[in-house]
Amino acid sequence: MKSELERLLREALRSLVPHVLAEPADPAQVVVERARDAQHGDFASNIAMRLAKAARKNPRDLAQAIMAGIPANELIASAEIAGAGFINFRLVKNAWAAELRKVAAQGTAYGRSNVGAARKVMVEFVSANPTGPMHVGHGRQAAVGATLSNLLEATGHDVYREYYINDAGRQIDILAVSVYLRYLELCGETVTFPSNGYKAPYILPVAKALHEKRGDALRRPGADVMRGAPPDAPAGDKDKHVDGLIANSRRLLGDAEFDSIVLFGRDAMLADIRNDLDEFRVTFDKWFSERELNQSGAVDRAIEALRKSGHMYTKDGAEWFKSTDYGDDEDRVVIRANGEKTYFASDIAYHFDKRQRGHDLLIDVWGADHHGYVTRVRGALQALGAPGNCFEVTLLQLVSLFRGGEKLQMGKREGNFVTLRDLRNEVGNDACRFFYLMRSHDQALDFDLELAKSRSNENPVYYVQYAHARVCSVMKELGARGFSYDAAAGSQHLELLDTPHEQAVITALSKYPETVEQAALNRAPHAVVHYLRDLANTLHTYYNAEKWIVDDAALRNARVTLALAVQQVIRNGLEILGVSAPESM
RNA sequence: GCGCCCGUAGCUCAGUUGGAUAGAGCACUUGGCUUCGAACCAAGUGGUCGGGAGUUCGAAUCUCUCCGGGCGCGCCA
Repeated sequence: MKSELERLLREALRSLVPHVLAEPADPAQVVVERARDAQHGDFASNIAMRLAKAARKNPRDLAQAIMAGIPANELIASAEIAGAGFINFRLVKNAWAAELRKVAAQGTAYGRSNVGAARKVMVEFVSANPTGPMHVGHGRQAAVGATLSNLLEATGHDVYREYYINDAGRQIDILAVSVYLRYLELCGETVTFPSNGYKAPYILPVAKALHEKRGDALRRPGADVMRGAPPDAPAGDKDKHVDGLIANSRRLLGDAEFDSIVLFGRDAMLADIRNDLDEFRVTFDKWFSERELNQSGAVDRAIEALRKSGHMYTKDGAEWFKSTDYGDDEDRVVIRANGEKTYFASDIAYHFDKRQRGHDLLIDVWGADHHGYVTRVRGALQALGAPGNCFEVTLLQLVSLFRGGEKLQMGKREGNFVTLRDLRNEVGNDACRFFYLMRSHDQALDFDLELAKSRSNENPVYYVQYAHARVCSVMKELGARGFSYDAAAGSQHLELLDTPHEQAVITALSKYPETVEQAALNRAPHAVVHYLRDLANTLHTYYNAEKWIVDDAALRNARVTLALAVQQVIRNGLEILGVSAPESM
């Protein structure tokens, strides 16, 4: 409806241009917005004020002229000039009845659109290192990434969800060493655990499984090299200590056997992560392995392509990408002086690979602590010939956990952090996803466990679900009283829905499609949460103000049609959020 | 020091591609269940939109500056 009005205004303007404007007006100047309240009609436009200067007329006169130029239209009941020069439109009642029928007719498809024009979008999110369970920060990335994907899908994008597995590099070796040390302990060896190894309890069952699978086969003569810090590691140099242990392990076992432990550990961690995400209703089209990317030669090919682009140079024995050509603060190392490729090298290849797989738009969901990497990744893509705007990152600010007003402190390597699984078990998946999505992505999130857990009016997730359950309950009551709902009759008598409460509900309902569209466009899942809360509010208000089950059949059916439409929209909205819509609570 | 994010009611936050009287939840006060679920509703109290300057017919929104808080700034991943 909004776009229809904008088209009408644009037409009126076009016919007026020769008379009132010195130069053609920019169509973007035509803005139609929801009226702020019922007194201002249904929609308002500020077009006259925007163009007043160019037209050299005062806004109200210009508005008058524009209004006169609007062709007759069955949508508009009235238009009037108000305030400094707003044009306020009131729609015919019929316009809203049509919207209501649309909800009934389209069902789960209501609110979906095609504005994405089937553009191929890859959303990469979570991508938590497979070195341990996911924590509450990953939970936010999971909830936001999943909902963002749903929103893009609902607006007609061709969405591909991917999880990037960081299973190459040092950290995964540290995981393997950690598992191996625990394994050796099970074999009866005495070992020394490096301070930056993974000491948390979740390593133990993995080591145990390895021991069950392989017996003592990985216990090699000379295992005492896993005891004590290597001689070249000064006290306190934990990096050298753990690197020494990795080297010792490789020497003891051979590369192939060590790598088998790497994969064993990785797969165990990944199984846990995957199960966690499944339970959280977060799924992916692909789990993409960095290790496989390396082995395929894609990283070397990407680096070679970068060299050819002329944006690489050698300095201090290392090879650098000239990311300053693309707005970065400094250039970045791609190949270290010791010949090893950096993590950034994999990232370049990975994002290049995404493009080569045919994805036009790459959206990454990252923790805000990675914000410094955006520019260099985009720069590399540009150097490889991609447009800069094909890559965007939704940065999520920190999540802090509170319990009863007290902030919980967490550290990862020690394993005393609250896992996503703990959080879900404590507050439930619905409340969990809802809370994660309530805030704008650039707002730090204070997650209050007590509030999320509380089954009281303080908890906003139940407020929305309750509205849905309430309609279900009324439908049951309808049957209990011997009535049956006649959809056709309801649809025919929608003009009976003329109380202010009913008008408010219908108006709220009709905002759903534009809410979804804007939320997708702005990458703002939280907008859907706020919308649903408002919609639920109008329904609760209506429920308390009027009886729905009345003797008059026409009115009864019309009211139930309205209630069912709200129920449908709540269900559609909650589906996007990944929150259930219970029939009773 | 540099970069990014934030600062709006007592608390937690919407609103930020410039628009009319800045909104909601919680908390607090008062009222509403013999009739479809009170996990609900209604009414009320509560604001120098961090401070200042600028641009504009119009600024919470844009620009500059200052103050306060968070996160980054490795040939780690």
